[in-house]
Amino acid sequence: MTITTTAPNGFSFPVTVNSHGWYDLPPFRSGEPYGELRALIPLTPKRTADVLITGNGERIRITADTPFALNASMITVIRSSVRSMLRLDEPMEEFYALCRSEPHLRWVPKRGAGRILRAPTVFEDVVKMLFTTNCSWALTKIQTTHLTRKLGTELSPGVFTFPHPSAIALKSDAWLRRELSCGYRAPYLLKLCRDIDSGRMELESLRSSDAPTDELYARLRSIKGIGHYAAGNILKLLGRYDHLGIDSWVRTRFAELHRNGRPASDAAIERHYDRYGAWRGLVCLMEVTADWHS
DNA sequence: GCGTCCAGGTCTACC
DNA sequence: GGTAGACCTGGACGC
Repeated sequence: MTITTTAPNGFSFPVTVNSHGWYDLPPFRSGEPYGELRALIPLTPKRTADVLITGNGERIRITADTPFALNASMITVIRSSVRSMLRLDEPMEEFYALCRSEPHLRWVPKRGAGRILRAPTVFEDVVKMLFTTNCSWALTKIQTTHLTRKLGTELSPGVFTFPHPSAIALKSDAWLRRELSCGYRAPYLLKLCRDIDSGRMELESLRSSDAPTDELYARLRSIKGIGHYAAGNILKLLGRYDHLGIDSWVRTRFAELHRNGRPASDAAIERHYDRYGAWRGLVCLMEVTADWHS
């Protein structure tokens, strides 16, 4: 079945897919030139849609491949999930106006950048962000791949769903450590999943929360294993851009772009972006990833 | 092939 | 409040 939806004026599908590394982590599947994105969208606790998303200007096409008939509510879920993942309903005009006032950021609205790909659920985003901490991208991919292959459901050969927290909560610390290669992150993942499974923790409402960013930041920091970097970047996936989420990549690129290669302290990096106010995290991300889209 | 070193964030204990 | 050290893995490097 094919479902269509419209994107805002100037939207770029490839730039959004390549906004950061998420497209490269399962269940997402994509790659250069980022003209299509495959994703799995949970419809009900037992049913998932495998979708192929393509974008041509302001027209987004979703081809759903399911062994069951899609009813109207499932189609609504698929459409709204794709809109959420591609950030199609986020107001960008204020940010684009800021970019137009800065010569080095004028490329952002011209290329339709600034929308950051996110997973269908906050839980998936948080777990993946935990898997990016203190390790190489190769290890992030290994951990995510093992998690989906060993605890997800196989929809078709080689295509596994992202597991539900309850499936992870049943496992032991030692099992996760051994089978996922996630090392000391295992107890953090286990606690998160058990807290969600028992109802002590709830993440999905964060995307629609009206709470101040500092409150959301504090909630994210209360999750063991989610520190300053991870919380700052999860906030970006929630549509809040006033934290930078500084990591080694940002430090390296900032030094190259603004210090002629000399390292700068995190405090100096923070001060540099202060003038961009609530958009500082997105400005920082645009600067350090600009060459991905050139 | 094996051993060693290093990079990558977060937590905790300690000052 | 700031800091040192531990945590764990994959990859690079030297032998």
